[in-house]
Amino acid sequence: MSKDTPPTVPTHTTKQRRSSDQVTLSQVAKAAGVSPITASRALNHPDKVSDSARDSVLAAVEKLGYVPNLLAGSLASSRSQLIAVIVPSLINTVFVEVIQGLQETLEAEGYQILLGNTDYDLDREYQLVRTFLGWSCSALVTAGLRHNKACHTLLTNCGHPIMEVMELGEGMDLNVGLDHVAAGRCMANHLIDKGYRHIVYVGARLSQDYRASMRFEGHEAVLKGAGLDAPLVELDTLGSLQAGAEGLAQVLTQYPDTQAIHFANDDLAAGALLAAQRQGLNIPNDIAIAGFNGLPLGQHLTPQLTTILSPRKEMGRLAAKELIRRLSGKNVYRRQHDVGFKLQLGEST
Amino acid sequence: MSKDTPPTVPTHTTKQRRSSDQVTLSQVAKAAGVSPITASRALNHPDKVSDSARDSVLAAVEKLGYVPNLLAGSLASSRSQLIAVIVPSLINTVFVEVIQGLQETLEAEGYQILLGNTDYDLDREYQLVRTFLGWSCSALVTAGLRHNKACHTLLTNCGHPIMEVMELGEGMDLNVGLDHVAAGRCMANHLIDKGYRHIVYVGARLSQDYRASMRFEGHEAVLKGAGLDAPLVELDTLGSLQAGAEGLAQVLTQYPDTQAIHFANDDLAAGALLAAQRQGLNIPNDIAIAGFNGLPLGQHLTPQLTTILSPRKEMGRLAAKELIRRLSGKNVYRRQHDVGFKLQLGEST
DNA sequence: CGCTGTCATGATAGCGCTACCATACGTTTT
DNA sequence: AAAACGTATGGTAGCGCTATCATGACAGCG
Repeated sequence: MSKDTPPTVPTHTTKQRRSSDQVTLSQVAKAAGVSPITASRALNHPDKVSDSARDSVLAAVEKLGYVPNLLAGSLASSRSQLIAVIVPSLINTVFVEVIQGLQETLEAEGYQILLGNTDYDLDREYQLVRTFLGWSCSALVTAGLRHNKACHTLLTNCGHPIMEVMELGEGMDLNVGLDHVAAGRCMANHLIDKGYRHIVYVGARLSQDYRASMRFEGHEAVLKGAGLDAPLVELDTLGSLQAGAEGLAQVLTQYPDTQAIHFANDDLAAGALLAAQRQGLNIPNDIAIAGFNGLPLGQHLTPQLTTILSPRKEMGRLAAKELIRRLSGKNVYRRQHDVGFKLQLGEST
Repeated sequence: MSKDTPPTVPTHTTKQRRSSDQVTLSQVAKAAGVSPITASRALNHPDKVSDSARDSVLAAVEKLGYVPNLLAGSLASSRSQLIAVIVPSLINTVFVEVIQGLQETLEAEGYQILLGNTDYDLDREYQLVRTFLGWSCSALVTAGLRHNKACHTLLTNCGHPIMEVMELGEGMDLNVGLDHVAAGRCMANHLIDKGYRHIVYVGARLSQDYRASMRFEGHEAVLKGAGLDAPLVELDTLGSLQAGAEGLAQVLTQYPDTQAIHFANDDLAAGALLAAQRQGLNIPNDIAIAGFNGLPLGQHLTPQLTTILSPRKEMGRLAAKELIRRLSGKNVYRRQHDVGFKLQLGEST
């Protein structure tokens, strides 16, 4: 069926489309008496147009209340000012603080954060990554070094900078974090130094919070090295004050001669500390308690909580800076950044 | 300058553009043996194509590893699956919990959250709104009913659903929140019922956290109504445990005969409670302490903190549901939703 | 058997912006 | 003086997708 007769009238009644009343750059350009492309340059590369052109464009923008369509701009230039941030949870303050650090630094550079929450589900992470790549994010930040196969492939091939935060290690691209195994060792050493011999590690959902289990690895290695047992109590509820109280109860039942408990984080530790006090136990004489993270709460308890301070906000800031550096084309010498940690001695051990 | 000579050779060497190796829908369509538009329909309106077409498109998507370009799709359809969420702070857990509620509901419906943080700066809010509108967000969620003039104008005219959360009142469009004045009254009544007569309200940065000052209004009205003074202590640091401790100290100095302190939130209250205990004060006998929010921490302290429980996550969920309902074209009967609050009696009053 | 009404599919024309080239003009170099 | 360069500006053609309209096929109806 060869069509030899062209459509008599090409329907050139301008196939009208939804007329999104939005003010466009062309309208601004017309009002300013320049071409659209000059208007575009006046806004995005101000140094590439004459002062007079720039001024009249800016005046027109103001007058018409022009709001740039970022969608169109990003599509045309195939780069967006979006940066995806994927975290496993928002309940855990730790991630929120990292996000804060990222946000304050990125927003100052004109980037927007696209936030995703995996709920500790790696398949969900993969889905989020797909979606975010669909938004042509300039970069992706994700918590942790563990991903599922598909996600890993997608990320390594997407061509955008990838920043893996929280834990130190060989990542796909950029990495900012701390050594959790070392942190576990550090606290275990401290407890042994203090003379404790019966030490239990308490964590919650370690398969999900695998960084906590890395800390346990370090802890275990030190204890074993000192010829001690390294019992582990794993709770099924997520880290919280409540879970900490339960952890304490479980330890007291299962290991009655425990002298010290090394909790996977400060929430658990604080919950246990408060519960212990409610029960009339003396800390650290009856039982010593240690945490991880260095949340402010620990410093306001009596006794103050012994913990390990992790520079969370700083981690976010540093990650953001490194990303910005990479995105602005500069070479990034160090792909891996150790933000370190610090033993914070309290009275609870 | 009439151009009568067309460009000799129209440079039709296909003005090649950056060839973003990305797999496009056209490629998928070709692989599936259908037209691009059918491929588009197969993905976005699966019920509008035949089963066979749909299957071959999906197979091609899988085979080529196609990731839809959401930018292009949104531009073409002038609607995005983005929803902007603007909060004044992430340090305050309260907002994070609202975000959680929003996120779990919105993500389930395929929406993405674009997060903005104003740092309690209304001009910053305006900037964020501008940016977000540039992304063609389908809707905007913002914390609070107070905005600056420009922001208000922009929001009311943007044509997208606006959801104002946290506080109840006459908003621009949709509203989910609670009555903070009533909450302040509620706690004040409780304290009076308990027999306290010298009651101080302690808040932090009330000009920023104006919801706390609304609670003070309610508090003050009740106290004045009972013929009592309603002194206010305002701290300059943001709400935190540390600030709470300082608030306590300030109250003890300025109003030595204070019997009860009504704190603007649980962080302050908990900080004060812990500090008081450290100083050997008995709560509530020496001094009673009340908070607001119903954070878990309060329930784990001894004595348990008397507070007002605000349904934060629920607020986020409800806001999300209402938005989705509106976005799916359904009529929204109630533009205003009161999520209420609940006096949570502890042992601290 | 024509008429109308679905249904599946496709051709076309944008969405609003910017990359890419081309042009015009003034300034410097040889 | 001619050539080479730099700067400000504009025309054109897309970025990848979808709204709109048009088409052809087939069913139901009098």
